[in-house]
Amino acid sequence: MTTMKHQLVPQPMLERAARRFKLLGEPTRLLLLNQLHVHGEMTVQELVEATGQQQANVSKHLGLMAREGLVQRRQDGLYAIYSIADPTLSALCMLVCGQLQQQPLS
Amino acid sequence: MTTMKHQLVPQPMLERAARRFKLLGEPTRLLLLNQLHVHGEMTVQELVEATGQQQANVSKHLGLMAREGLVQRRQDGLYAIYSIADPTLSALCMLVCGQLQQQPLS
DNA sequence: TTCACATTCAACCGATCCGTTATATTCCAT
DNA sequence: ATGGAATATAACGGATCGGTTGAATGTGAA
Repeated sequence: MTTMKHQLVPQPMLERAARRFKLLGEPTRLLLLNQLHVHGEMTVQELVEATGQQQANVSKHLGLMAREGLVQRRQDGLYAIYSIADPTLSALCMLVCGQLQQQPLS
Repeated sequence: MTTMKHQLVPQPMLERAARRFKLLGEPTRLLLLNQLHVHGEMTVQELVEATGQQQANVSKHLGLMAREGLVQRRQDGLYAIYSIADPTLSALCMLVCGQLQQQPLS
């Protein structure tokens, strides 16, 4: 019986996986995702008010995350309405937070 | 019955969670973790040979990940032996890779 | 002690990235 | 068509980061 351990991330996906992780590695983006997760759908303005960030900055982060498929964008008249597109996001954050809690502070 | 959605990442943990995600957001570090996951324990030299990276670079990345509790370091005579310290890492990568596969290429 | 080897540390460079400011675009109401 | 509001885009400055190079530290053998 072979006990070969499978790879963590198969080579062809290394780049993409890193991009996805890096996308989550920004406090501001995590803040935006937090709001979207709690409220479901939000306009850019609502996210601006909820996070205290500048409109251009919020727009830029949302654009980035949308292009990477992490959030999705829907147009309603004058407004752009964003929501989370990655159904695994919640599980990811729970794993990370759980692990961080039972770990001597870094 | 209240249907309040819990936060993705509680405020006090935002910074740390982002740091953890960012740590995983580098192809080279993912490569190192890949090797550690497959082989269990490895010296710096073995990781250098396995990844083709410069020794100083490997050492720097390992030091970073060790300080953040992602890998652990054990000294054996002349050698520094590293291994993965985060038991959730495998699940994290499986989630991300699985999600990336069923997603129109970004 | 002296030497060789494994690893870490420090300094540097180029690239990337975040946040801001200012300008463009798009859509609706009048 | 004109004006105003929501959003996106472009350009910029400062900070961070990854990789390299060279020196320093530490460990074991002779």
